[in-house]
Amino acid sequence: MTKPHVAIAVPVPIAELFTYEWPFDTPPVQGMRCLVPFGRRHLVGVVWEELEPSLWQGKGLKSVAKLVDDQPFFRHSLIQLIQFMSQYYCHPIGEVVKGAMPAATSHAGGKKKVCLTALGGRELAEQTPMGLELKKTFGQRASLTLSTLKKKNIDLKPLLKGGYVETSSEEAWSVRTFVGNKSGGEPLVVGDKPVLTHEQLEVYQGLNQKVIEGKGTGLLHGVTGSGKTEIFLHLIEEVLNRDLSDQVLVMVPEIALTPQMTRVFSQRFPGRVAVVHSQLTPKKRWEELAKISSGSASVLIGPRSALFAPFSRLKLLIVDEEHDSSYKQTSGLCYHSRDMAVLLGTFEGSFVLLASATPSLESYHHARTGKYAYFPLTSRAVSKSLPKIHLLAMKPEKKYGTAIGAVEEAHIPLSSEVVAAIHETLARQEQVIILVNKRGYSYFLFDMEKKEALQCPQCRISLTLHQRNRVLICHSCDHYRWVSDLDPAHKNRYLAVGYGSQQAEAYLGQLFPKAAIARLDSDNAAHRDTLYQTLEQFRQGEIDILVGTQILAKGHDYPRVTLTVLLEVDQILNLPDFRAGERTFQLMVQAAGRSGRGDQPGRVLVQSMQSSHPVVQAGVEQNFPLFAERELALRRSIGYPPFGRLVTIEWSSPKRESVEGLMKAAEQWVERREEWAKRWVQVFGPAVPGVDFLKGQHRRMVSFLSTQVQPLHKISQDFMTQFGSRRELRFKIDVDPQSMI
DNA sequence: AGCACGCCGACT
DNA sequence: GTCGGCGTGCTC
Repeated sequence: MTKPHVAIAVPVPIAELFTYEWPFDTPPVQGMRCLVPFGRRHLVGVVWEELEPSLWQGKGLKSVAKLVDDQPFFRHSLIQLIQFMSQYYCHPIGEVVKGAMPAATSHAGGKKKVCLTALGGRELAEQTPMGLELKKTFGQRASLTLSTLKKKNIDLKPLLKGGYVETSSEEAWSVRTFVGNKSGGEPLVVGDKPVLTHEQLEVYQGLNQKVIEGKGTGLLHGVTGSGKTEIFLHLIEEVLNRDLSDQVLVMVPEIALTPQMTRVFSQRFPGRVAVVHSQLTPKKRWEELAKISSGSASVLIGPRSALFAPFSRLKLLIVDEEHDSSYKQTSGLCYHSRDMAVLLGTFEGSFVLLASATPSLESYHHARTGKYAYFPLTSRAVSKSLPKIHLLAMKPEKKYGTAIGAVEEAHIPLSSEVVAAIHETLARQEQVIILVNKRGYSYFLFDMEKKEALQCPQCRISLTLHQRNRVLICHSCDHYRWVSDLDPAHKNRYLAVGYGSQQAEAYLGQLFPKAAIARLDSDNAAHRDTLYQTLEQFRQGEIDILVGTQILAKGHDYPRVTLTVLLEVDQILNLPDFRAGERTFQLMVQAAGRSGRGDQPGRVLVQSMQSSHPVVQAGVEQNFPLFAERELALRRSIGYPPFGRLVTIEWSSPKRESVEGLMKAAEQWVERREEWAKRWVQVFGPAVPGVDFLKGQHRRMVSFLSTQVQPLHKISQDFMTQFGSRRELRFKIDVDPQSMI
C-alpha cells in the first residue's frame, strides 16, 4: 500500500511547495504542521494539499518526520489568505506561512544536542583550563542544545576537536501546540455602557444588520470624538449575545493605542478579551493566542499580525483607524493588513468594518462607488461640536542656524497667538498637546566650510542633534557621534538648524517655567514603560503640556485637553510623495481631534507657511469631502491609487557598482520591454531614491503603474526572472506601496 | 534562509 | 603546508 503524497509549505524563501510521503495512519489534513527533513536539517512545514496519485513522482521522496498537531494549525480561510498573499505580494509561500505563525513556532526548538564526553566530564571535574571553559559553558549539565551554545557565543569547534564534547544523534524536537476545548466559556457579563445617541443608534443598527448578513465591507466614517469605539462595543455585544462562541477581531494600528483600547474593551467584556502586540514575550503572546484558539476569549485586539490568530468562529472583523499607514508592512512580506482583513472577511463569510475619521482615499473611493457600504457619523457624541482649527500664517525665519559653540538658548518659532493660548489654557488648568514633526533637538548640523549637513556614514542622511546639541544621531541606523569631537578649534564652523521635539520641550520649559512638561516621541516611547507612564501621568493631570511627534496624533482620548498646537505641517506637505497631501490632511484632522473631547470646548492652532494651499485649507475646515474630491481628481488624472495600482521593486547592495550595474541593465530592459508592457504598464525609473544609501546599503528602485493587476504582476515577475538571480543584490518587491520615496 | 562544497589568501 | 574567507548551488 503506497503512502499518500502531500505538498508541504516549508518556511524557506523558495516559491514552491515540496512533496513528501505521508507515513502516518492518520490521514493528512490541510493546515496541519509537521516536521520535515529539508536538506540537512528539519523544519516545521504546513500540509498544503494532498496530491492526486496521478501527480505522484514515485521515486525517492523523503517522508514527513513527525506530526506536530492533531488539529489543523491553519483553518481553511487562512490557507486561502496565505495562498492569495503569496501570489499577490509576490512572496514565496513558505515565507508567508512563516510570517503567519507566531514567532518560535515555525522552528523546531531543541535541535541537535551537544553532550559532554567522558573526557569532557573528567576535565570539568578536574578544573583544567579546558575544564574551566567547559564549566563556563555547560554549568553542571551534561548536555546542551546547539542554540543555547550559540546564544552564549561559544565556538563548538575546539571542543569537538579536543574530544571534550560530541553531538548527539538524538534530536529533541519541541514545537508549541494549542490545547484546550472549544467551549464558549462562562455566560457573558457586560460592563456599564453608555446610551447611544440617535445618530450612533442609527449607524449601529445599519451595521448590525450587515454583521448578521455576514458579508461585505463597511466604512464607518465618523468625525473624531463621534464615538466609533462605542459602536464597536455595541456590535460586539450583539455578536456575543447571539452566540457566545462567536469571535471578533479588532485591529489597531499601534501599541500606543492599545492600553486604553484594551482597558475599555476589558471593562466591557470582563475576561473575554485577549490582546497581542509587538512587545509581548513569545510566551505571553502564545498565551493570548491560546485564549482565542480555545475559545475562552471572544475578542482579540491586536496589530497586523492578529490577522493570523487561530480563530474558530470569526464573525466580525474591525479595522480601527483604517487609514493608518502602519497597517502596511514595509519590509519582507509587504502586505497591507487592512486589505487582507477585507479579504479574510470574504473567506470567512464575515462582515468587515473599516473605521476612521479620515478614511484612506482607497476606502473612501470604494465607499463612494458602492463597493463598501458607507456609514457616516457627523457629530460628536459628547461635546457639541468639533474644535475649530485656526491657521497661523508663518514666515520663514531669517536666521539660518545657531553656532553650536554659542550659548545654548533653546528657540523655536512660536506665534504670539500660540503662546497666549497656552497661557490661557494653563490658567484654566486644562491640558495642551503640541505636535512637532521631528524628534531630536535640532534638525541637523550644517558645516559652513563644506557647505553641507553632517551625514551618517552608513545611511547618508542628515544626522539629527540630540541632548541639547551634544550628540548627533542617525534616525535610520542609530549611529551616533559626539559634537564635542568635531572640531573644537572652530566653534562657528557648525550651525545647528531647525528644531525637533527636544528643543520644543526645552523652549516651552523656558516660556512656561511653572508648567509640568513632558515629551513623547519614538526616542522614549520605544520603552513601553516610559510610554505607558507618560500617558498615564497625562491622563491623571500630572502633566500640563505634552510635546511630541506624530505618535500623539493617533486616537488618544484625554478629556482635559482643550488646546492642540500643530507646528510645521509644511514639512509633510512638501515631501516628494503622492500621498503627501493625504498625510497632511489626516494629520491636521487627527490632531484637531485630540482637543476638546471632554466637557470643555477645544481649540486647535496650526502654524503653516503655506496657509493658502488647498490641502491646508481643507484641513482647516476639516472638510473631508472637499479634500477628497480634489485629491481624487488629481489621482485620477495621473492614474494613481485608487485608480491604478503600483508596484515598486527595490534592490540594494553594499557595493555601489552592483546597484548601478542593475540600474543600467534595467534601463535597457525597460526600453525594450514588450508591446503589452508598453501598453499596459507605466514605468518610473529605474531611479535613485531620495535616500540612496541606507544602513550601509546602496539602493535603487523601479516603479510600475497600471490600471490592471495582471500586467503589473507579469512585468514584476519578468523583472525578477531577468535580474532576480543576481546574488550580490537584495531585492524587495512592494505591491501597493505606501510611498514612492 | 541555511548549510555544504569548493577554490584562493595570510598564518602557525 | 592549513585555516577560513565568501561565491554558488541545492533543498521534495
